Amino acid sequence: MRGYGQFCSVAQALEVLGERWTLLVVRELIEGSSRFNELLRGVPLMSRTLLSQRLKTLESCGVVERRKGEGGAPEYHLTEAGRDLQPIVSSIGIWGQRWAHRELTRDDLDPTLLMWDMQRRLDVDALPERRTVVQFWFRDMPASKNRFWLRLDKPDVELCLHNPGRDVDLKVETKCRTMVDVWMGHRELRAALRAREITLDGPRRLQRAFADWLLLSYFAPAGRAQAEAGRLSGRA
Amino acid sequence: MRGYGQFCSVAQALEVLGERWTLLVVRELIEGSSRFNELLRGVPLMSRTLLSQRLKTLESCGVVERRKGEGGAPEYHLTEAGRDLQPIVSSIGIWGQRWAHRELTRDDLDPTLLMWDMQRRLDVDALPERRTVVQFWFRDMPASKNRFWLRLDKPDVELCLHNPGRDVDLKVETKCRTMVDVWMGHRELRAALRAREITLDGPRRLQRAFADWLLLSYFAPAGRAQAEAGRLSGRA
DNA sequence: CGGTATCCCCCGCGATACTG
DNA sequence: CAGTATCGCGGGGGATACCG
Repeated sequence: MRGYGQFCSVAQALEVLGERWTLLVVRELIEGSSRFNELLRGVPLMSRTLLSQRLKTLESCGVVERRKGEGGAPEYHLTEAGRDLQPIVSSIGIWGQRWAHRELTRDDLDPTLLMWDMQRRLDVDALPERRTVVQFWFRDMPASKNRFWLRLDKPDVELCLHNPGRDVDLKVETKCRTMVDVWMGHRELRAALRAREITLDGPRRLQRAFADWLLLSYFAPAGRAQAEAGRLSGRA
Repeated sequence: MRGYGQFCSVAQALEVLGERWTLLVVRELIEGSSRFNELLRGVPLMSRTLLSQRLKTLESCGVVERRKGEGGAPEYHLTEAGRDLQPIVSSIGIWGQRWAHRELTRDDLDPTLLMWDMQRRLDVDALPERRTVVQFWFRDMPASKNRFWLRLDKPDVELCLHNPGRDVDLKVETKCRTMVDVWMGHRELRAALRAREITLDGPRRLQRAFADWLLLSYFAPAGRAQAEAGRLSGRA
């Protein structure tokens, strides 16, 4: 992008970070994605061409390092400069929780993205000991993308878009909107379970464990604080 | 701008803040500008049309409030949501000091912008008691924009682009690049004075006071820390 | 899988002129 | 001073095909 023609360090930083998508790519890297297609799944509306460009720019700016991983597959990792962006991305997210929380439209409620996010935020230690398949069913989504499966095989987690062909151990049924609200910390998971807006079907043991291994978004604590403040001030 | 199609609060926030120029306008508001033309002076490469658009967007997002000031002149002020952006802008600037400090090109060294920034970061209490005119002369700039005058009339400060027609009390001669380095905290003001890369001409009293009332950029402390670290690690 | 190359369209933005 | 209206362009980025 053409720069800002300013010596101010905010402007200098924004010449690197300010372009469309860039900070979301950084967010994905912070969250632990490192392969090209992994990154792409985290920003599904971004074209591969554009992701490629942005990664190149970030590399030349010293924010990202491209290196060969195991098997020679390319991987992208944050440099020290990139890791230093973590508090910035984090505070932007917290600000967004508080002030940019517009009503989510249908377009924002992408269940695939939600599942992708969830899949990498599981408490592996709290997972069931045995191989387990959990099915999610989002009633408010078109049939083409309303069913997902998590194959939990400690410590591995795999997200499947089609039935993995094993018996399902636990079924989770809810609306995508509800699950997103919970994920973002705007609703309590246990409250939604009690209200039966999220229903579980399977052995009691797996039902009870569910709320333990399903971690929420990094921003859920801020969302909860926000919801709480709203309730106290009567805006809830 | 078209959004990101994500429920993530970072994406939501960036839909509001992520467009080109937006955070620089917020920076100007944080620094205390409130009139349309004041804001424009802080982002000289932005067109009035675009500034107008951005202000409207920020207003509709609840970051900026437009109201009538004294005399009915419109003023723009940050709302609480806008003020909450201060730590974000600040940490972006500090990151930029550390990691995005590319070599400044001629285009980045706008002396008018530098003077505009300086003029609103003076320690009014430390100013001389009497009305004083300080002239700046940047040897490395074309004649059309290498002289500026500050009219200091406690507690008022006025930046003049043409000789205000009073005798000059103190003359400051240097290069714009040097002054920017000092302003950003990459060089010590007193060191630059000692090295006679900034020279003063005028009464001893005014010369001595100069370094007291000339505050530096908010990011100068971070710049100094950075320069110090570089020196210690031998990269100075 | 992990990208590049190419074409093409659209809209973000600057320039200019005008208004209250 | 504080903007709005209008027009026209350039390049950012999407779509598609291709490659190692």
